[in-house]
Amino acid sequence: MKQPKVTVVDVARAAGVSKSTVSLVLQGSSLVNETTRARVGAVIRELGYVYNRGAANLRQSKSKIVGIVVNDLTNSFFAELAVGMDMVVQSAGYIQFMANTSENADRQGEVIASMREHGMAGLILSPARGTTAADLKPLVDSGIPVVLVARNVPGLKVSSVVSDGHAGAMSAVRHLIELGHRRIAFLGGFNDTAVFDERMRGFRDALVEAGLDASDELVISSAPSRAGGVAAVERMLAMRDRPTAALCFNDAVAFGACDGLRSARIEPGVDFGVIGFDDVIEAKTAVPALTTVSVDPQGMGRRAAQLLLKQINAGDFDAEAMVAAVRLVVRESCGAPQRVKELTA
Amino acid sequence: MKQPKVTVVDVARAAGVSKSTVSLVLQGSSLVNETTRARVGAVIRELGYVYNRGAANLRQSKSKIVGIVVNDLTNSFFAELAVGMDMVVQSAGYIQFMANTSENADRQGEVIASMREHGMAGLILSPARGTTAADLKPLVDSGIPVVLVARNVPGLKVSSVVSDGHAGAMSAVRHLIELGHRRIAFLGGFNDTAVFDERMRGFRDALVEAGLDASDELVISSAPSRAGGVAAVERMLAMRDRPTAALCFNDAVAFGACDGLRSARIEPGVDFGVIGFDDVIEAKTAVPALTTVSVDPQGMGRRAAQLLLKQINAGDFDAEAMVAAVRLVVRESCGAPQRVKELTA
DNA sequence: CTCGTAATTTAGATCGTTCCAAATTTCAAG
DNA sequence: CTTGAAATTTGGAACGATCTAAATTACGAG
Repeated sequence: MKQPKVTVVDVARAAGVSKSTVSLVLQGSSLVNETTRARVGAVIRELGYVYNRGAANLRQSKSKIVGIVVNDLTNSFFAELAVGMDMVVQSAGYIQFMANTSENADRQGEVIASMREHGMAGLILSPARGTTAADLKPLVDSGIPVVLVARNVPGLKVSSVVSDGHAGAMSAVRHLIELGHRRIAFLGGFNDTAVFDERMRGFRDALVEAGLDASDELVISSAPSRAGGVAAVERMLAMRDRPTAALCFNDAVAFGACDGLRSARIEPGVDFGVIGFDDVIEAKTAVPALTTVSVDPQGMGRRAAQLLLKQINAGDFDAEAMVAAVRLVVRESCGAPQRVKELTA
Repeated sequence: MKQPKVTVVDVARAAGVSKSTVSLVLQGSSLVNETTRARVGAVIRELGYVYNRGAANLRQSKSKIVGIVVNDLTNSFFAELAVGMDMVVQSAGYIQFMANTSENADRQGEVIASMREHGMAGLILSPARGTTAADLKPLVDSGIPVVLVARNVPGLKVSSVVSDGHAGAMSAVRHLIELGHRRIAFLGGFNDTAVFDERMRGFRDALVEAGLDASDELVISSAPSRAGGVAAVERMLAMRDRPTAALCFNDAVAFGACDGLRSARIEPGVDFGVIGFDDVIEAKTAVPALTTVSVDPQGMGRRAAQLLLKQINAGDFDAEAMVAAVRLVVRESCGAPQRVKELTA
């Protein structure tokens, strides 16, 4: 039941005007007479005309399409990020190519190439693990605005929106120290990523600041997932001098850590302090509710999208690095104040 | 640093051939001589030529773009669904417009219209609540393949991939009956949705089959969320003749139900049987681990995408309704077998 | 009426590709 | 050498919009 598609020419013929006039009506130009506009409008509706944006883009050589490439949509942090971008992109009248890379840099390269062929106006990328500056260089050099989000790629002159991992980690560790903890671990995350490095340095700096042990053995890296959290906690429990609390690389790791603690009959939030990072949706409703460093992923997504749109509209732009503020949200997983008293007593 | 873009004509000139030949090379035609192909290929790489798929689409009036519209990406069920679709769409060399509607039917209408203008070849839609057949009628009539996923829209002749809510609910209820429960409730979900209706009928049919009470008061609808679960369980506990177990509309409701039971000092999985629906990631690790009807969202997404691609490739197609099999995953929230003995003793 | 200016409308080129039909080259057989 | 079929290559017209510059129409003033 394929309808023969109707074009501006068909509309023009039916309305008794030229295609130029129809085009003018389409873009809401004030040059066209009110009665003509009405007539053309009526014909458009009657014929069920569908605007062919591709043809328009070809002529104008610009599009209202942005690319959004995310490394892991099943992780609710990145899903939230995507939703935030989606909001502002849609509201600005743009539409997005969105793709998930599953942390696969090759696949990432393919989808970015494809998006380029389709004429995207700009790209927001949460880079897959292992993305190099060289991977992105050609795209960036072509003059298409690119905004990196959540993760950075060292050695690339490009805009980015990331959270302040260092400050977040410091405030989390300071909180644990105030609660009386003296031996604190850092759990999870791949140690070859910039994000890991930043959070881990925040962790270290806070320990050093308080004159506490900050030796390497306290940093236990693993996959940044729930399973990785379980694994990391197991290794931690095997230590001679066991920590009494831990800062986790992200919330997923923190949940995994809680699972791991429970199966060792250690109750998180009571016998052991756990702090996460990201503040995903589930953090609030988990049991125990997770104390975590909130980075407002949706807000970051919005920020990134706004930055990208700004750069698209400004013909000319400079790379701009935004660091999103974070704040510690204290819930129950690191011990309530009254319990702390017992702990320190 | 905007590069002047190179086109087939530029490549042709540089390689000393005609643009037709370049085009042939681009589409890997066997008509072109091997040495010419190599020369053109070299020039393409050297000049950094980027294929303009928009122009090609215009000429051929077909595209390799599909639309994916999801009602709530922050819900991990739908995120998994999206990832499943993404996989097969990408592998087939297609690229996707993806948009989130946040259950807003108006926004959904806008993005679908926009995707249409951009010339998508087909659409996979997980419709927002309140989507009517009339909303989708024009699109479907235009001959563009549409596949509905996860939710159906009554009165629309269009393909769909949904889970077998009826069978899933029946098997869940049968399981509860085997465990010795004789009075079972159905909790949560909006009673004006097709999904609710289907699951609820499965619930009823299983009760009737066993000769048990299936009266209306046992069906307590509410928002399909954690909060809705709490509310529903409260209403249930106020009944004269209290049920001893419940099938919940989805896992979120089930988690809420557990919360509600606990605050009434009833331990889910011990004093009361709870079964969920969907098998979201958290179901496995919750305490108690949730017995639930697993629907493999990622698999459903893949299935839907395959169906869509099939319809795109077949010029002509019929609406096809797929029902994804489900299976009951028994964990701990409905009482382990040994506990059942005590219960029935 | 005629003119000039403002208000509308329009023809035709153009964007970067594909496709058709025709032109050109290649080459083995006669 | 021809010659004809096979192998390659190519010019020019699409595709459906926009844009420029020019044509046409409208209309109040002289």
